[in-house]
Amino acid sequence: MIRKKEESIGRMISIVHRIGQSHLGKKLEPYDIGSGQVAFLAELLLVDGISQDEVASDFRCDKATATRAIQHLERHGYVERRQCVNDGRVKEVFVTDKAHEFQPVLFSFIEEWTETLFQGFSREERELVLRLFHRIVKTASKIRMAEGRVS
Amino acid sequence: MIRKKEESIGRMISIVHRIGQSHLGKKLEPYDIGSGQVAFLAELLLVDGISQDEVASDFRCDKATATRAIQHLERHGYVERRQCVNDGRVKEVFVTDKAHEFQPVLFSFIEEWTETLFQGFSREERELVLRLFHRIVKTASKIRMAEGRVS
DNA sequence: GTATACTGGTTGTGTTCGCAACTAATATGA
DNA sequence: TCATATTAGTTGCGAACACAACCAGTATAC
Repeated sequence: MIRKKEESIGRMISIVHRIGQSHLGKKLEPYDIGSGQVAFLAELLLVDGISQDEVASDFRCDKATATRAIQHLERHGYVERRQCVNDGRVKEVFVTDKAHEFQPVLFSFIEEWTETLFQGFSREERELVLRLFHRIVKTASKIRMAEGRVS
Repeated sequence: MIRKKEESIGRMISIVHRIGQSHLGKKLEPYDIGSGQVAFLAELLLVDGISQDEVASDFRCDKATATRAIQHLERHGYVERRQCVNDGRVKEVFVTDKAHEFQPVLFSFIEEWTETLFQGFSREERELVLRLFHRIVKTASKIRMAEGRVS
């Protein structure tokens, strides 16, 4: 039975998510990158040349969201899209030189935020949280697959 | 240095947040409650009669967000607002009978989602995550206070 | 007491996001 | 082979959210 609001993990996740979005959004505003595009650019810098659908499924978001985030990144010169030669439906997304130059800055912001959140954590606590949270992500992803019309 | 995307706690938080919002949103649709109002109604059921500003600061959201969420809940008969007699600026929010009747349903959905996320966790792991995450929430809240124009 | 600052709440605006409906391309299967 | 299903991507739409500007009360400071 719920008695105190702090007991709800979902509530805490919401709070940290919103604060993080706002924080990163402000940091990245000068670079024409909104909070909604951070994860996409970070992903693409790590795995270059994948399709939009792969991006969407990696980030567990709607393909429409992926389309728009990548369009935004393209408009601002961080990525370019090329039609896949083997499959006319697929667009492969490649990062540009501008994105590569920006990579250290982007990742430093992400890491700085990570460090902030883990402030006061021991190595073990930190790794434990990451490991346990990874399991939560996997479970949530399964639910998403089960109830959404997801490829 | 970031090498694998799973290393970012922020990314995982985003994913679980979005999946949870979508899941709860679907569950609560028949009751005229959107994913954006769940946390507010749950809060108000636990602490009745507080001001909107207190709600916003408890949930670490913008007061505009609180205003609109509570307006929605009022329009659908879950809460009512009364002018505070001691302070003409303040509106105190009270839950209605309809909300009280709905409470078991709402909390069962929240608990069911919590159980899902903690699927396969031992008691200790579960409590550890909650405790550690509570610290993360506190740290994030401090950042929010520091960089936002927050009361 | 009156001007000024602060506080609680509302509204306008822009961004992020999911869902649904659509198009075009490819896969399947009779 | 040709109709049907599936898949990748786009667009329309509405909900959730933060920020800023604003208004009306309340404190404060002189």
